Amino acid sequence: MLTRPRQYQLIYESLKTQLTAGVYPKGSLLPSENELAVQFQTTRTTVRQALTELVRDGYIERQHGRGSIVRSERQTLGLLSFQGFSEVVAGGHAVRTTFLKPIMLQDWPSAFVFPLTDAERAVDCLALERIRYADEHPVMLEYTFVPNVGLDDMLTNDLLDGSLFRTLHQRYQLAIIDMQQRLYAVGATARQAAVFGCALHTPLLYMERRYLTSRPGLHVYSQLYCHTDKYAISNGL
Amino acid sequence: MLTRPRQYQLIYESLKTQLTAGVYPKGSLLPSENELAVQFQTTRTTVRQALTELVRDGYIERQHGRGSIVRSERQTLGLLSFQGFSEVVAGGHAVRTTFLKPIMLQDWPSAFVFPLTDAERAVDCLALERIRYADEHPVMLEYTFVPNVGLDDMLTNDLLDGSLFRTLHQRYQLAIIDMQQRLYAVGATARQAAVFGCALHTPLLYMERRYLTSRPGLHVYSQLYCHTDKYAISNGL
DNA sequence: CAGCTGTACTTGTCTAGACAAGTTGTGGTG
DNA sequence: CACCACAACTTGTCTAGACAAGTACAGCTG
Repeated sequence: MLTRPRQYQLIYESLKTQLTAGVYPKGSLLPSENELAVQFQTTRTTVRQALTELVRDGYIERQHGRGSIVRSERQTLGLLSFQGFSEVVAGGHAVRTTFLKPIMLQDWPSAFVFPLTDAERAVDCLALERIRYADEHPVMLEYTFVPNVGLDDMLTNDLLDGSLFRTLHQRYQLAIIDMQQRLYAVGATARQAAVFGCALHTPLLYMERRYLTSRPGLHVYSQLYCHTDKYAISNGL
Repeated sequence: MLTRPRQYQLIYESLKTQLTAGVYPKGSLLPSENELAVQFQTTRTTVRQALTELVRDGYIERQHGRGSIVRSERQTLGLLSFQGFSEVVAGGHAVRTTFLKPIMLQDWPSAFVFPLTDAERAVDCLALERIRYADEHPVMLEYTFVPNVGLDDMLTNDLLDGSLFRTLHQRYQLAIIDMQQRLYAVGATARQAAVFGCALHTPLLYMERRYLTSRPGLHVYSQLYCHTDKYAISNGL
């Protein structure tokens, strides 16, 4: 199953590493395709294949006649770019998370907003209630549910770097591979108004999310409320 | 400005036409790359470039050692999948769009919410104000701004299938390749309340979007308000 | 100085091959 | 019949070039 990495993948990884390390400043030009071909001892075609993937993943843009332009120095693109809290809040803010309650083992909520698979219904679930802060302002109230497939020791161990996804990936080999969501605008309830320190009925962004994991039929579920008065929810803007 | 279509684009269009016309049943195999190369009097490399675009746009899948598999007969896959109104509203609803005003040529709004590139500031813009309906309920109010790079005849011609993106792509070779957005929850103004037939201050989802096009430095901009009481905004859920 | 022109760069498109690696069916072997 | 090996396909990766087309800049021209 282990295939040896292709040449264009090596070039892709090499450039990606340099890009995420900030070797090339945002807006600057990468070495030209011919230079890269010499540098990696290959042909322009192969270099172009690597560059095309970097474009697809949002690391660079290309401009005919000019060169390949570095799009951003962001550290954590890729898989988590569709979620990671620190990514979602427009960049450069001090980010913090607190737990409203400790992680708990419980039954799935009755009338859960998502349909569960048989494998999920068969086990109980871990419930997380977290508040996310940006620059010490509460901006997100998040309820997360994870099917308890041998995750009992998450009750006692802290999350790796405070990140649920990183913990699931590194300690339990459960990678998040895709996300689906529904978006709504709702008015703040008394509880949410208290959390965010805003008036009752203040418009909030409400999201229902289902994360697909590397284990088929296994999902992570989230319901989140966002107070967007000070901070927008953005992707790459 | 009109560039003659490239060979791989001709192949792409030819195959796409056949695919949307249902020449190849869903799940069947396309002719092999070698066969297509002979058929189009070109090399495998060029055929592969066309096929790669068809994969990107969701028309086909490829399987190593087997062939190129037809994914579906649907008319509007791919490019529009990250936005296309009919895609965004959870499936199976009758969708309709009306114009609040005819398409107009105007100056960019002063204090535009997006920073413009020099190329964009140099031209005026096409402004669209549209209401989107699902099952005859108004669910979206959309303001769209397109830099007028030789698009004057859009003022007199109708949109292809009512789709702005398809029109830009097919008539002006301006493909949408990526989208960035900011999300907010806001309270309805009097105007929005009138459009949606809801109470003042009803929570609405507000999005600011920038679409990257195949022409560098050229974007399409949208501001949209969504009434989410009856219909959520979703992706693949 | 403003504007144009040519040149040296860049990426985009394309040719004509080669070999690697995955899939499928045929035919032989136990 | 079940199983395996092999041949004939497929797509994936890669080489080594060519020319087209867009960009940037130096230097000339009015």
